[in-house]
Amino acid sequence: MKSITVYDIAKEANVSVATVSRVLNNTAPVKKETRDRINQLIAKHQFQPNALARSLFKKATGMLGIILPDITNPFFPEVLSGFDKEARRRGYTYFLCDTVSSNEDSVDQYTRETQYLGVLLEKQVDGIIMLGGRIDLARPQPDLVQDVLEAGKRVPLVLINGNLPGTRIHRVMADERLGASLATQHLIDLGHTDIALIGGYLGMTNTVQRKQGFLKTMKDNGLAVNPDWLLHGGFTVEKGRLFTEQLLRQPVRPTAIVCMNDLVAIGALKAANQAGVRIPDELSITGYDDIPFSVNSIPELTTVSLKAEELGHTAALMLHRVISKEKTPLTVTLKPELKVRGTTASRPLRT
Amino acid sequence: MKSITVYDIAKEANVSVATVSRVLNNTAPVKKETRDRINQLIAKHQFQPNALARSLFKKATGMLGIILPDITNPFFPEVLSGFDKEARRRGYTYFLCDTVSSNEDSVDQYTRETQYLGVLLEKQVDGIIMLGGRIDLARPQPDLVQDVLEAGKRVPLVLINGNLPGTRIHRVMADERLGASLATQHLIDLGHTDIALIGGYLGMTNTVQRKQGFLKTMKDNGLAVNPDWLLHGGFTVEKGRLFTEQLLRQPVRPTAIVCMNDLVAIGALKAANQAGVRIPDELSITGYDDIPFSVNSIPELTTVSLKAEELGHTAALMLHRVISKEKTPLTVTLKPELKVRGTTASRPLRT
DNA sequence: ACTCATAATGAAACGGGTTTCATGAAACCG
DNA sequence: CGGTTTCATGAAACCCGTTTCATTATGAGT
Repeated sequence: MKSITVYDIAKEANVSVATVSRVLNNTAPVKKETRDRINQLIAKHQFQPNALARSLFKKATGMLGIILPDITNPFFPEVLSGFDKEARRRGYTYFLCDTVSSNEDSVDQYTRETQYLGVLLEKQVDGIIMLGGRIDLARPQPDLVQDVLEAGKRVPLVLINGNLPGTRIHRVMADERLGASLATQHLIDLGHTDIALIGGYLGMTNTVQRKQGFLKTMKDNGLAVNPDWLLHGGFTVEKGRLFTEQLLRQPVRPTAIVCMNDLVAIGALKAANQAGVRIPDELSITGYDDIPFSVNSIPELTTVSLKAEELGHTAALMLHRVISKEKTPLTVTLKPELKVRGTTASRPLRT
Repeated sequence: MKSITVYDIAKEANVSVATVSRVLNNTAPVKKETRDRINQLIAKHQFQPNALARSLFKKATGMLGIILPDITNPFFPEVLSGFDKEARRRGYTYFLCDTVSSNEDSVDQYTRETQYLGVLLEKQVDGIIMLGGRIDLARPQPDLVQDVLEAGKRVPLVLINGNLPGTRIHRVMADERLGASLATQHLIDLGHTDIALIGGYLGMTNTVQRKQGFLKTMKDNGLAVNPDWLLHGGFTVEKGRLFTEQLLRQPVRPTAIVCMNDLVAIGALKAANQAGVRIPDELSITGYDDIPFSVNSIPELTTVSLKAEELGHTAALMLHRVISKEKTPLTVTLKPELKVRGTTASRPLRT
C-alpha cells in the first residue's frame, strides 16, 4: 500500500537521502561499493522515484498537453500520431484534451478550450499544443484569444492551424489557400468549368482560406462561380450528402465538386451513388485532408494531402525547441499536396 | 516568469498560507472580509495553485493513463472517446500512451507497454486503462503479464479486451465468440455454406476467440470448413486485399467472407471490386468492429458492432469505481451486435 | 458574569524528492 | 611533507501546497 521512498532506501542502505538521489540521477560520484548497495535495494524494492516530488523541485515535469477538437474525426489521430512519435522520442508524456468528445454539458467549445488551458497550467505541463482553427478572426472570441495569449505567456504554446496574426505565438500551419487552389486548378485542367464548393464552417479560418483559394483560382481562370453552388455549414459525411443531394436537385448541375474535407467528399460520393450518378465519369469530386480512409473509398478519393502527421510532428519539434529555449521560427507553413486518385476525370460532355 | 504561490498571496493579504489554502479549498470557515481580500488577490494575479504540490500531499493526482496500440486504427478513437467523456465528467485528465505510433526504435510492443506502465506509475496516476488484447495466452509473455499484475497491485488497473484469466485484474471485454458467431450465422441463414475467415493474428486473444466462434457456428450447422479459406496474419486494409485476392484465385471460391475487422473487410471490398466481383450479389462480406467508416463504404459494410464507445465508457466508470473503492464486478462482458447493411446477400446460385 | 462551543487564524509538520554547502578523507603535486 | 584538488557524503534548505494542533476571539446559553 504505502509506496517506498528514497528515505526508506537511504535508511536501509545506511546512507543519506542525498546519496540515494545521486545514485538515481548519476549526478555526482558515489563510491562503487555504496552505489551497488543502493542499486541493489532499488531493484529489490522495485523502487521508482515519485515524479511529482521531483518535478516540484525541478520546475519541469516532462509533461505536455494537446488540445484538439475531436479525436473521432480521422484527421486528428493522424496529427496526434505525428506528435506522439516526436514527443515520445524526446521523453515527454502528454495529456490529451478533447474538446468535443467530452462535451456533454453543452458548454461551447471555446469555453472548453479555455478550461483545458487552465487545467494544463495547473498540472504544470512544460508546453501545450492547440489544434483546431477555431481560434479565428472571422468570428473573434476575444476571451479565448485573450486566454490563449495569456497562457502563451505562462507556458510554451504552439498552435496548429490556428490563426492569431500579429501575435507572438508559435504556429505551424498548412497553406490552405494553396491546397484549395491545387484541387480547383486540377479540375479546371480537366476541362471543368461548373464547379461547386461544399462543406466547412464560414466561421473557421480553414474554411475561409480554402474558399479564398477556390475563388481566386476560379477567377484567375476566368470562370464564374455560381452562388447556389457554394454550400457551407458542416464537416461531416452527413452534411456532404445533404449538400450534394441539394446540388443534384438543381436544374443545372455542376460537373465537379470541391469538398472542404474528406468526410464531406465521402458524403458526396454516397449521394452520387444513391442518385445513380457515376463517379468520376459524370461527376468529379475532390476531398481535403487525405485521411487514411481516402484510399479506401471506391473509387479512391482524389484529395489534398495536408500531411497531417507532419503537422503534428513539426509542432512537437517546435514546442520542444521553445521549451528548451532553442531558436525556432515563429511560423512554419507546410505546403499541401494534391493526391490525384480515382474520383476526378475529364469533364463529361453536356447532353 | 516566476509563477506566484500561496505564499505571495498570503504575504500580500497579510495572512498565513493556511488561511489562503482554506479559502482556495473552502475547507474551513474564513471571515468574510479576509476571504474577499484573498479572493481579490487571487483574481488579480490569476493565481492557480500548483497541482504537483497539492497532489504530492494528497496522494491523489486526478490523472489517469490509457495505454493503447495505435490511435491511427479507427477503432481506438472510438473507445477513447467513450473513455474521455466519462473520465472528463469525473474530473480526471489522462495521459495517452500509444504503443505503436511511438514505436520508432523497433522495441517490441510488449516492452513498450511495460515501459509505459513504469512511466505512468512514476507520474503517480490514480489509475490505468490498458487496451489491446496483446496480453494473451496464445503467446504468453510472462514478463509483461508479471509486470501488469505487479502494476495492478500498485495502482488500480482496468483491462479492455485483455485476457488474463485467473487473476484479480478488472476487465471489460467484448464477447468475441458471440460476435463472430453472429456474423457467421447470419451468412448461413442467407444460404451460404462456403465461407472463408480472414485477417487477425493467431497470437492475439481476440483473433483466437473470434475464430472459435466461427468454427463452432459452422460445426453447429453441420458445415465443413475449408482450411485453405482460413487466412490470418494482419489487421490492415492491405492484408484484407491480399487475402481476398488469394481467395479469388482459388479454383473453388467461397461465396462469403467473414473478416476479422472492418479494415480487412474494406480490403476485401477493394479486391473484389478490382476483380470485377460484385458485392453483395456475387460475394458477401462481413466486417468486425463497426468503425465509423463502415457506413461510408459503398456498399455499406455489414459488420459486428463492438460498441467501442461503450467499451471505453464502461472501463472509465469501472476504473473510477476501483479508485474510489466502490464495489464493482471484476469483469464486465459487453455483447456485440450484428449490423446488417449492404455487403451481405443471399448465396448466389453456383454456375 | 461565567461556562462552553464555535469561529478565525497562525505555526509547524508533512509529502518525496533535489541541490547547495560544509566537512572529512583520500589522492596528487612539487 | 604541506598544500591543493578531487572524492564521498551528510545536514539542511527548498519546491508549494495541505492539514493538524494550538491559541485567541466571538457569541450563545444560563
